[in-house]
Amino acid sequence: MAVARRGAGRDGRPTLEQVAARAGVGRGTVSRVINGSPRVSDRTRAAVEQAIADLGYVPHQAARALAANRSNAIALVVPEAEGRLFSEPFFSGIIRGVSAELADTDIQLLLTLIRAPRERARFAQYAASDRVDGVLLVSVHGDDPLPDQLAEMGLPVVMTGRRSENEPVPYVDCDNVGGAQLAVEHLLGRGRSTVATISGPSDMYAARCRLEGYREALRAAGKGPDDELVAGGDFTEESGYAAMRELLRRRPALDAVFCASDPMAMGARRALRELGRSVPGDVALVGFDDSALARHMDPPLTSVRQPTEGMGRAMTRALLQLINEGDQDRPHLLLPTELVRRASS
Amino acid sequence: MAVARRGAGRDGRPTLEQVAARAGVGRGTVSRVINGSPRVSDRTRAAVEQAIADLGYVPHQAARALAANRSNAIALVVPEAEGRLFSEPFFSGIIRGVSAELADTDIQLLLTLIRAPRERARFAQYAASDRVDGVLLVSVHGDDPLPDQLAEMGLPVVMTGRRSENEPVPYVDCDNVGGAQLAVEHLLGRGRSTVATISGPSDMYAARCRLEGYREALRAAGKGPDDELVAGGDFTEESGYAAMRELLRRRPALDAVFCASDPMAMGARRALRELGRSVPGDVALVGFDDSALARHMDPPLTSVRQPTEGMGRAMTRALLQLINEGDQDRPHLLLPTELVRRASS
DNA sequence: CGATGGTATGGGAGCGCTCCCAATCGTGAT
DNA sequence: ATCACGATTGGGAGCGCTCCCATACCATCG
Repeated sequence: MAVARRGAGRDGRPTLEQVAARAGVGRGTVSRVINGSPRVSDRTRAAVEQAIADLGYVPHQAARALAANRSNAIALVVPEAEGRLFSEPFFSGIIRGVSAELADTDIQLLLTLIRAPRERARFAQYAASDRVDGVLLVSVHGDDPLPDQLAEMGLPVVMTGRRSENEPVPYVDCDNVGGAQLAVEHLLGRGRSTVATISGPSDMYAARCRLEGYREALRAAGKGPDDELVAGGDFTEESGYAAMRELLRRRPALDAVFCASDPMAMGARRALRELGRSVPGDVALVGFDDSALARHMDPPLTSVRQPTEGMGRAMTRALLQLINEGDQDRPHLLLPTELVRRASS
Repeated sequence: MAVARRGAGRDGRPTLEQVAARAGVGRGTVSRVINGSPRVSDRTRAAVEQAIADLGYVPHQAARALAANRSNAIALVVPEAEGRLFSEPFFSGIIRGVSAELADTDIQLLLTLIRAPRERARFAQYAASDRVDGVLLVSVHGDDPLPDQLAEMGLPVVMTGRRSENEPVPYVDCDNVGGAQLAVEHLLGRGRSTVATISGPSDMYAARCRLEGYREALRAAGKGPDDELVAGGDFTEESGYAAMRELLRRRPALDAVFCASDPMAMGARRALRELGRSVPGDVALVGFDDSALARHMDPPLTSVRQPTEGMGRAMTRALLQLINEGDQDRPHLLLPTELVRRASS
């Protein structure tokens, strides 16, 4: 190394060594200050901090990562199928939450969209090779093996949502059962007597939970189960439309419908309008997710809101804890949902 | 170093050195193979590739970054104010485009939401300190100094949208002028004679472009400028509502409105309904952005679509080129917009 | 047949940082 | 005054990789 450049970073930025020289201490001491070690005297710490400020020193990430064997980065993995759903407030909220929680750490957020299945394998290998300290998994499907793969590789993982009743992998979920109950109780509270539901695909745990919440609320109100009031959908608008027509065929007198997703509520409304039913006059409607759609429907749709930003924050906190303290206890968090009341009910 | 661990990574993963040993070559040769150098004989290359496959070797990012002085990562920076707009298809598209373009490189995507102004400064310093090879900037405001700061630091930067007519920083934008023209031509083509517009905030370049496109289309159709047909909004629904009322007050006989944003079109439609005008019977409506809103409006809204995914790809390609080839030529790309026809016009 | 010029290849020297051990310096106890 | 011991501190040894120089080899040329 040329003597002239001694201690200077390749692109002119100061290095730890330069800071040490300026503060009149050794490299180790500067490193201790940077990493907040208590084993530094106040005098020395102040001198080092001054030198850091003077030089505008910023630690070199890659060097730290290499030496300390941790990357200071976590990945947020989103299946591409859901990439489109990015437009939903769900992802927006999650990302904001994650980002907020990361804001005063020096941890980076890596965003990874996974498209083809083969990219999953690639990602697993990739993630495990020292590139990230942990992984946040969004909207995992019931049969997705990725969470387990990563967990087996010893990589800390937290997901949003569960794949089933007893999910082994740490997760943060919203209280789908409670949310559905909230919706149905609200409908009953408004004097509706015949509350139907359009449920989501039964291979999705969240959909099953919402249906369970619906049933539970009716049971609590002393109403027996009535399968004629349950129509299955797949969360899409089209399925909501079809389900609504089916429900009206079966029970023309129903006066309220809890839809397990906003798009299905949208479809239901279309069907209701076509069949001459007014909302909320004849039939009250409640959706789930409180998407942009809900706010702009006519009439605006009452909907169950998930605390998406809070979920993002919670996931991140949980992941950081797993990273720092190992997985003695695998967090399973359930965050409360909230009913946003609008004109449709 | 303990002899037993010679050549093995700290967490048991194979290192370049192990691969070299297995393939019976030197470190340099393996490195050359990995980096696609042509200076390797076919025989040797095959042997090395075999060893890599056998061992499941994956290069250690941090080590590469440190040694090669580049991070193999780019940052996508989103001002938090727009964080909420994440829910719009715009970001969704951009992210998908960026991600797609990055898919077969080994470059990471770092997502950074910037909230407070002080975070901007922090990010600038941060970005410049060897952590990212380049920056993608989304929806920059007219007076935002960040792009220039980064550019001055010698960091490759590409943004979406321009801040003004002659933007010095490389950018990818959609053809706002052309999109507006498309919309107005469409309206005229449908036999509308009195086409008004609700424009966006005049301190946003994109808004000015859309207004210019509107004027240009009318001029091309032989219609003189008529300021009474132009009402100002700020892209929000409320402003669209107010502007629509104002327009109807001025020119009760207008039969078409080009709105510079979908939410404004939403507001306009509300005003029209309140005043007893039907859409598209009495007044045809066209929006801009083709958001989820547009698809679900009643009637569904004709809207100008930006090629968001294409913009994401283009930005990424441009940035990678800047990174690899320096900024001899600063790319200024304009991508075409498209009119999505629906029932509102 | 030695000189010349490529082409492949090996491996030393770092990149900037963390870890950790050894050295130094008090300070209170003996 | 001597000794033990904890608190600070300095700096060697790497982390896994890329760069680049030196070496080895081979074919061509005068």
